[in-house]
Amino acid sequence: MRVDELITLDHPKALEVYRHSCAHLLAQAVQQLFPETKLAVGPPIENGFYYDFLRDRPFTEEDLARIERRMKELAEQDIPIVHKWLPKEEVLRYFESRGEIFKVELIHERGGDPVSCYQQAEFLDFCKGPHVPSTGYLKALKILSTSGAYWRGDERNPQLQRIYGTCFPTATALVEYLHQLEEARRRDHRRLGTELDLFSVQDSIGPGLILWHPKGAVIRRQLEEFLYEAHFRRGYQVVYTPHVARLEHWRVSGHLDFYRDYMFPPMELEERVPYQLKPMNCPFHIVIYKSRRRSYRELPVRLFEFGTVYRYERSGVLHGLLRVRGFTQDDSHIFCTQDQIEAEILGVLDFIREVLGTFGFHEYKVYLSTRPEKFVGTLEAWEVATQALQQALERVGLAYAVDPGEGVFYGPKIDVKIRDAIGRWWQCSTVQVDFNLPERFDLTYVGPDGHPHRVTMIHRAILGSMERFMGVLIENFAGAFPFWVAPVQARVLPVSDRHADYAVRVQHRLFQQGFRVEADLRDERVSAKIRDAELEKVPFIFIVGDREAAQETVAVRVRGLGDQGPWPVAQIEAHFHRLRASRRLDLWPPEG
RNA sequence: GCCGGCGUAGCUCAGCCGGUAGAGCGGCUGAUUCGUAAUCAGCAGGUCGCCGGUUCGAGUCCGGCCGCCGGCUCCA
Repeated sequence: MRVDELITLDHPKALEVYRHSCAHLLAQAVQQLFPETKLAVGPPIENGFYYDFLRDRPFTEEDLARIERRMKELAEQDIPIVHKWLPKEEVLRYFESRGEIFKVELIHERGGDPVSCYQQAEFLDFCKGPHVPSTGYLKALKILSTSGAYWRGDERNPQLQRIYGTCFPTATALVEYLHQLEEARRRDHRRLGTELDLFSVQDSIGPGLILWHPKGAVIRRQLEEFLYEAHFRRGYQVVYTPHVARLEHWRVSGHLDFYRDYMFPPMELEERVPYQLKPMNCPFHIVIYKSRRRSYRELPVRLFEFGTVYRYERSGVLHGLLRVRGFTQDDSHIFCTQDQIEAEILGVLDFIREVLGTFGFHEYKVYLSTRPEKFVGTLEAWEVATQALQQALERVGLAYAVDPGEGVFYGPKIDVKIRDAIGRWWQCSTVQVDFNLPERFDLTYVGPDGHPHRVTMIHRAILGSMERFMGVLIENFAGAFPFWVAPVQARVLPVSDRHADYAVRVQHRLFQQGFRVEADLRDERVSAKIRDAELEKVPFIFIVGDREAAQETVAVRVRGLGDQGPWPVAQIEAHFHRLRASRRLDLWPPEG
């Protein structure tokens, strides 16, 4: 965007400009109402904007209400927003005289001479723009929340008061956005977790530690069975490993030096040899690989485990299932030769596509994370490993962005984010190439020449963490799970007591074939039972009365579709078998 | 960890300026035997997150701790 470019409302960047101007409006209002406040920065963000302020007291609810009112008044006054090129000296003197230390710092750092500034009435800000021509353009705006934020995002710097807001060109667009927020709240996995009785987190157990209730455990088991089966088909071997290992092992792996901040403290046993709860599974798979000599003929060796790890996460970052302290990874380590790396990465990328596609996730964002500041190994090894990942991505034609310095300490990685039903992105899969742990643990295979060669490791997880993925699933489906994962797949509702026997017969018939079917024999009206089953998002409701009992049918009610009329139990049974086997996401109709 | 808000029955929440706790849902019991989103009635259920302080008296005020929520920073 050039400053002098004409930007109309249909321009892709229009909303950004609009919100940026709204951030200025916020700052103007704040400085009018609270003149002692100093300005930091105020950019547009994905769904709105924020502005950071330095102030000794935080903003209260009433403050925010006043600020919003003032913003609307200023918008109504339709104050022209004027772009100015001012001499650097003059601008610096201006901000210095006002004690605007952050502005002065910013101008020194990135201001040219003359300096680009924007002015609306008495309010002047250092800014490259562009902006809307006047405050009157800013129609539908709303202050949303406040928070603390560090100057330049560094927690060693002073903490500022951030005010978040959003704005749209029309009131309807704003209302629509607020509805979206409402929709996200409705799908919140923490809320649904309680409502559907899937899991809990309890004070007595500890923050970030998940208890899976029976219904949540059913879902998890379906995922596990699916993944075990899929791994088996792709030549992986399942292993199980302990949750703790001698601390010394973590010293060799480098975790003690490079990952200590994320580990639970070591524990000392009677013989005074310290043990460490595991933050990762790789050091265990490594020793399984190393337990005997390996020939090049058996590579690649692909070890897979639902490995539960524990990481110390700072209390403020915990969030339901999405950020926890104990979680289970669908973790695998592939041990292969250098020549096999590319094929293995391609295989993993294909595997990711298959697994995530099964849940209906087809849109991805891919990131290549490169060497971080603290790392083990040589620069050459990092270079080769990064190349390998990059080549694989280019080979399959996946668009990706580079995330500099975001790799793990032992290697670079590919991260995959998926888009959910309401457009949010979640990090799940990860693929990492590692030349370093094989070195540290002296992992070799015997080549055709009869000599030992260094093996290469690929770390990968597809769902990432069972906890996080299930949180994403809950939100994605809003608790209305596909047939194959639904905790209760069908519920049979007798119309009155005398149909209870038939209801139980239907239930048993399906239950015997491994379907999760319940009969609701409570002394309630049918409509009450329907309501309860609907609220629990049970995919199929079968209502049985005199007509159904006489004809060996059930009156089918499908989640989201309503009454589908009578169907022979035999046909329902066949439909269920097909639904389960195909892991189809829709429920109806039975054909295809 | 940091900033702000919050913590009352299983869940959602009410409780004014301090006077000793309430609703709806859920649970239990009884009546009702009912055809596509809530049948009626009765009953039970709370050391008001924990510890300390102020006060004649604390769910209410103050302090500390624990936890949760929105962010910051960070991540599977």
